[in-house]
Amino acid sequence: MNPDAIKVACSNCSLRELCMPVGLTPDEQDLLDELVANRRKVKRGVPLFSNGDDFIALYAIRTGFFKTSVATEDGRDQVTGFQMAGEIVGLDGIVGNHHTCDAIALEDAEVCVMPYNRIEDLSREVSALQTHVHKILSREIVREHGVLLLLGSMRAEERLAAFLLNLVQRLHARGFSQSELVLRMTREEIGSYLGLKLETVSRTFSKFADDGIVEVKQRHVRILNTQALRNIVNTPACH
Amino acid sequence: MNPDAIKVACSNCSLRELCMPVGLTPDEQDLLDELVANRRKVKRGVPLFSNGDDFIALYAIRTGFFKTSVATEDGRDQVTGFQMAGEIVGLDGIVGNHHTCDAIALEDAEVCVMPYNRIEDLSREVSALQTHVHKILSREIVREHGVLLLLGSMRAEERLAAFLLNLVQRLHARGFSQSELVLRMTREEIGSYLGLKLETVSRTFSKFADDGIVEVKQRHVRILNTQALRNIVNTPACH
DNA sequence: CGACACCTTGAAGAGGTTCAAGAAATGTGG
DNA sequence: CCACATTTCTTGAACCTCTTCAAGGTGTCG
Repeated sequence: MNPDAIKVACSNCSLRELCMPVGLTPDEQDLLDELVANRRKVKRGVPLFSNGDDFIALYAIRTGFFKTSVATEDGRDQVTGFQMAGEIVGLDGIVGNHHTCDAIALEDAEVCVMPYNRIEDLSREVSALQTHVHKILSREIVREHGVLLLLGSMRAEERLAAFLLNLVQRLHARGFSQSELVLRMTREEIGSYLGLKLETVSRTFSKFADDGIVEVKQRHVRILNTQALRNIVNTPACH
Repeated sequence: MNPDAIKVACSNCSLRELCMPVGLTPDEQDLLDELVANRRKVKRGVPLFSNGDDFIALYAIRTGFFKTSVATEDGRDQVTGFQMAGEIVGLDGIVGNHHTCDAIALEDAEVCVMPYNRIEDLSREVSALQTHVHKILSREIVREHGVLLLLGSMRAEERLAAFLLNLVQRLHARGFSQSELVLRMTREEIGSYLGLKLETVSRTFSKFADDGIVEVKQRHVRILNTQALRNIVNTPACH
């Protein structure tokens, strides 16, 4: 028996409140339990989808950790985000019916496959889902605004501080520590996301460690002084 | 008689194909003619909406030119985009029911006000509108991916070249010249958008002019060699 | 016509990159 | 389970791009 064929129902899922609208009637809940077609496992390093792939579904991350990235013709690429449990990927595919970025698992992962035509059909019946889909799309736009601000106006230390605060805040919302985290991505991937070279990321980590703000041991990071990180983000320049 | 009260109908609007779904039945077209509540004029320098404003509508630009920008607590701000006729602004407001950026007219402008609750209601009836709204949101996400790539991995000359090519391409799609344009924004606003200082923008314009790629006279720009601009964008570094 | 905003250009300086080497962790195959 | 190859990370030193500071020029609007 294929484990992917096991009936999946959002109503029983612990991540429901991250992925799905809340306050549904039982009837609506039954309808939405038809939304997820199946689950799909993605091994570390493997793309969930790639630039150019046909767009057929959005994916809700159940477990694991992804990065999304876009590329130029001449081979440079830019990490556009890191996604964790409860977050939705694939939104880039709606406009042109094919994906325009890569989504790659940074650790073994499992996603819920939500075929886009089901989303459209159910959205017309369940207005809470319609609103929810709009909000997910809008949230991604607002998130990217934040990244633009980071890339356009912050210096290296501010970028890394903002990155750490954002990660730990999202992890905390999922029940993890407020002060300790394990990075699932390399220095190079962090650098790509933050518009820095990997050496700069490494140096900035070392500086934070020297200043007693964090403890860094490879990918294990412990935040010793959250307020100091916040101050770094809110301080335009040193002089 | 208040000119704002004149009945507006998308079916007669020359920008219809930029704002609205195509291939509607006459019945659907009639329904969608109820979408725009009214039009609103916005004087140069005046915000269409501001960070913190209640979100009530999306706006389709009829005439004029806007910038959108986000701000940090400590007063820095970042231009997130420039919008022209046929483009939709206000998408940032959906997720939290209030706007998180400013949209400011860079020249006297007029917009069509599309109350969000009407959009939701009509989207459930007219599936072409539903798809269209999703595509508009997704398009904005993909657009921002491009800006992330620009900010994260390009040098000053590449950024400005990409900016000019993008602007002229969008203007051309609206019937303007492929090679000539009038910038509606200051060097500082361009710089904010591109993650550069205004002096760098000015110097880079001068360099392009020296190289015979463009003619620049204040805000009037004539592109003399489009291919050279394309080559600049696709050349990672000089060595 | 005068005040103000905007743009250009120069020179010095800083932040981040590049290049390079070595150390630490991770994975692989015997 | 260990030896070895590979990837990842750290650190130093020189360099370069962009910024900062400054001054003067140009255009625009009341």
